[in-house]
Amino acid sequence: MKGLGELERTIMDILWAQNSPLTAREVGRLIEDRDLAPTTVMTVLDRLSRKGFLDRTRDGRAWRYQPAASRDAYVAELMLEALDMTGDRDAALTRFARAVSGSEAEILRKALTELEEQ
Amino acid sequence: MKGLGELERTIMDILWAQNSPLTAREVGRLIEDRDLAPTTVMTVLDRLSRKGFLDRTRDGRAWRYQPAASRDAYVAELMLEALDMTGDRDAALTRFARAVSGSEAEILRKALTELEEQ
DNA sequence: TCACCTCTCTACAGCTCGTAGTACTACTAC
DNA sequence: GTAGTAGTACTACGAGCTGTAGAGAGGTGA
Repeated sequence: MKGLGELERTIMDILWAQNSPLTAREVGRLIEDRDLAPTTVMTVLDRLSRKGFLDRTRDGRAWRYQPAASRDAYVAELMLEALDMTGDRDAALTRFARAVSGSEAEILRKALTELEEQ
Repeated sequence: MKGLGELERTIMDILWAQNSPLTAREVGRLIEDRDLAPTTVMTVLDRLSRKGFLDRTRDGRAWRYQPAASRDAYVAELMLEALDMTGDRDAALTRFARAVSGSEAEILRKALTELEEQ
């Protein structure tokens, strides 16, 4: 998996926040601060779908884009990828566990407990 | 934090595997498959220390390089950074917990238990 | 028919990374 | 003391990625 650029991530964030597929125009309208040319948005959407981050379906002449995976899945995959980098996964995991905040440790613990019960 | 290129990571791996600081020449000797010019290695070491991944100290006229942080710390930081990307950390953590293998879940559980006990 | 929307293709500049040459300085062995 | 070696700093260049957008073509509604 590759990382994303800033604009790419802005656009992914918009699409992740939505629960229905959007057209390039709609995405463009939701990017506020920047005044981007419509083709810019289209180009980035196109690149994102080429990279597999977005799926797109026809809607008349336009494409409608939606995330290929949830943000959580993406984040979890990034985390696993980072973990794959190390020779010593245990040490990295231990360190990670120590670094998350208390409430997050709680979440992890819960998820792990549920795992165990299955 | 930024990602690392391929050669950069190869070099970091070499230095992480070492327990004493190395000179550019020594690092170069440890990169086998590729036949790199000495200056190439020096350039990359220089860039890595600029980026904060390496510390360097003088040894005569040469520099000796060593990782600024352990690989585990680096990996854990990457994981936290990924986690920061999401709006819903809990969901991402839960998904992550479900994705790690059984033995790793065990490690995590243990680390979290130790945390709790402190 | 004209204005507009949307698409695809192409382009370009800035940055990062792999790769290395050049020019200079200091040590080492004859 | 001179030639080779090792090391540094500086500079460079091409490839690939990303942000940005224009040009051109083909529909579509007024």
